[in-house]
Amino acid sequence: MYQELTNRLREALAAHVWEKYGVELAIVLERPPKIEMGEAASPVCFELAKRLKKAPRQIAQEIANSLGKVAGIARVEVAGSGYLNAYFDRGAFWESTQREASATRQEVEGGREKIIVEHTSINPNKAAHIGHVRNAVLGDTMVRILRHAGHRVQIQNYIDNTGVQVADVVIGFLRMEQRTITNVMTLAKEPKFDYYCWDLYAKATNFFAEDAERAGMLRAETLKAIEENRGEDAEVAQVVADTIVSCHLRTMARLDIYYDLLARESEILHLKFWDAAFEMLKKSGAIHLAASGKMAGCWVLPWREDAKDADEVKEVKGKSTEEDEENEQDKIIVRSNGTVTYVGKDIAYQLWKFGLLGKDFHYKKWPDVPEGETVWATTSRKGDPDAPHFGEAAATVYNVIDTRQTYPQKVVAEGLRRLGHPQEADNSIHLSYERVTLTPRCAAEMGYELSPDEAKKPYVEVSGRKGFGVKADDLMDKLEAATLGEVQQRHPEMNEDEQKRTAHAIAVGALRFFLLKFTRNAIIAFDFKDALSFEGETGPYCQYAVVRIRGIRRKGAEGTVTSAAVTPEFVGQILASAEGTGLWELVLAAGSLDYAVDAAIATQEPAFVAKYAFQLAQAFNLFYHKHHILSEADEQKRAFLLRLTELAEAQLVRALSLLGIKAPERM
RNA sequence: GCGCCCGUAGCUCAGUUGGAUAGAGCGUCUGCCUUCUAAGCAGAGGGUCGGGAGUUCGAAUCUCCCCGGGCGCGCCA
Repeated sequence: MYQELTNRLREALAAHVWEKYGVELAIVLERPPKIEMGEAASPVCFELAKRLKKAPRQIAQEIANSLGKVAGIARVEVAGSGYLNAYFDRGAFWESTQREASATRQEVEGGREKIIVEHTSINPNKAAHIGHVRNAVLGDTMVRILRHAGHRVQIQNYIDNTGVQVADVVIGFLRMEQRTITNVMTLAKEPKFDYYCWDLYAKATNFFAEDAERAGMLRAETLKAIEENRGEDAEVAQVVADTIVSCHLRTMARLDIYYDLLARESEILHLKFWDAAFEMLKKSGAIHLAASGKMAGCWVLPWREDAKDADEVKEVKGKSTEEDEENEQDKIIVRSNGTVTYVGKDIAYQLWKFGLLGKDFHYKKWPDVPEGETVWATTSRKGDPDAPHFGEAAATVYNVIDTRQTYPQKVVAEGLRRLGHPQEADNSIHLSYERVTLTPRCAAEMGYELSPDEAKKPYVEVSGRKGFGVKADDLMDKLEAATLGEVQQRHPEMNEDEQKRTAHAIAVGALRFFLLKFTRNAIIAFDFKDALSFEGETGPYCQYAVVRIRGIRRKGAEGTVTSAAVTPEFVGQILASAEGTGLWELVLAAGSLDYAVDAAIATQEPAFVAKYAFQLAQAFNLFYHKHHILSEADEQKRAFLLRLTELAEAQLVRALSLLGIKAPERM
């Protein structure tokens, strides 16, 4: 509601300023530092003062006098040296926030356009670790926020089942451990196959380090066999990749993360997606064959870091045709041996997402999924006719990938641009985020020996290759054990199943909130102590506020049900009173969810919603300690306080659900 | 070498497009449970916003220089 109302105010001010002074201005609105100064303020008169050569305070006074009525705004006052402070109509805000909170879903302009969010995309050769979880939680939360805002979103998880990482584990099984296919298949049926591969992958890395030449040959051989889907190597690769994908699905399901489609590299190869993209790139002149220099024989995408406007691009093009001038930044798309690089394949995949490739996958259901879930996967064989139309063009694509891939992601977008799709290039959003590392103490706890250099640094890098990192399932186990102990102690009356479900919800809340409270480009130095903390700015703190509300509601329902009507007049009156300011602050917080959601989408920063949930929980706790609701003597006031807690509950539960966090009944 | 990111309280981090007295959590210290759950609340203490110059009525935020740290720049993915 806050966002809706301030948007209205913004428009009214802009129109008024245009009408009165003939000046077109984007109106800046901010939140005043104190509630006594109103709920929204604009410093626009300072800007106007410059243009009109008048004192800002005088302009502010003129505007305040002549602005007229804006729906939902009680009055506008001049403050300080020329601020315009707007005071909301508190009763009206209460009413409309109530309506908003009970509405199911918003309709939004352009909401029917398809949005793709690709996230998780873990190499299917080992167990998921904490870094992968940050990716998945960010992507999943962005999906929830977009859907809440009325957008149609499809979730894709890219599976590189034919890459070197899988090849390395295949080599581990077949060459190092000398296993047969049957043997690997049996092993794959056992629990924690992903853990087994985690260790094997680390061993393979060491094995390769012993002899670089042997490693190169083995890898090339195995990779080629996998790509061509030929022989034992390919069969084992498929068993490994498929089994581990299912492990990842189970791990992510523990965190309430699900997918619509698993898009697999093998199909991109077998259905010749790259060949189609290659033709388009050649025909359009987006890439060219380098005739000389160290990239001779390669197909190259020319690149200038700052080639943003058309002139510069033209200039680069002109130069490269008259002379095959070499640019260090140019990106090789096809190697001189004719094989395509990862960026090339990614361009093909991105073209498909936007419906620009002229090809589509076939689809089948993924066989091994967590209970109650349906996940589709690409296939090159005959597909299921009931499959959703995944090939439908997306209007916007979010790729959740860590920040180290900023440059290749830019190249992919540039590829689209050069193919004549500037719109799609602009709508290719790299939702980047920084890495999750470990604090040196945490690394030491895990038995990792720190070098003197590492011990001095604030964090230690995790490495899947080395098998060093906190596995997602281990972390969840630890969290659930810690929360279960606490729940058992506090609620011996609960049956075991309920205790477990409660502990699980709190564990998910703790972990997801922990990963979401940081903005995307903050490096998270992970530590069990922080992640296992349930106090302060945490998920459980927010959940606890909901639990308190539910306790009040339970008890309220048992006792004398108040039938007193809460009239708008009464609410307006009490909120306007001196003691009503504290209540008003909770109403305002409850009504500001749309503001947080808008900011999260505009900046692609889910942390805004996490911040919001925490602030609302805080506002409720403050209210909770000031007012004893059920013992309030005035019946109408008691009824109002109850309605207010219900409003806070609805908005907090909704905010938490956007973060993928459920609030338990008791905790 | 070139490019990108970061530097805010003891620690970890917020601080939309430049706006009023720079915020939160943790930690420290002091209080508050026979009341709707203390996974809570109140209070205290804690800052040259890395440094300097500039733009502006106004800078943590924009520009330039410097210092310190990270990442990327591969015919790997």
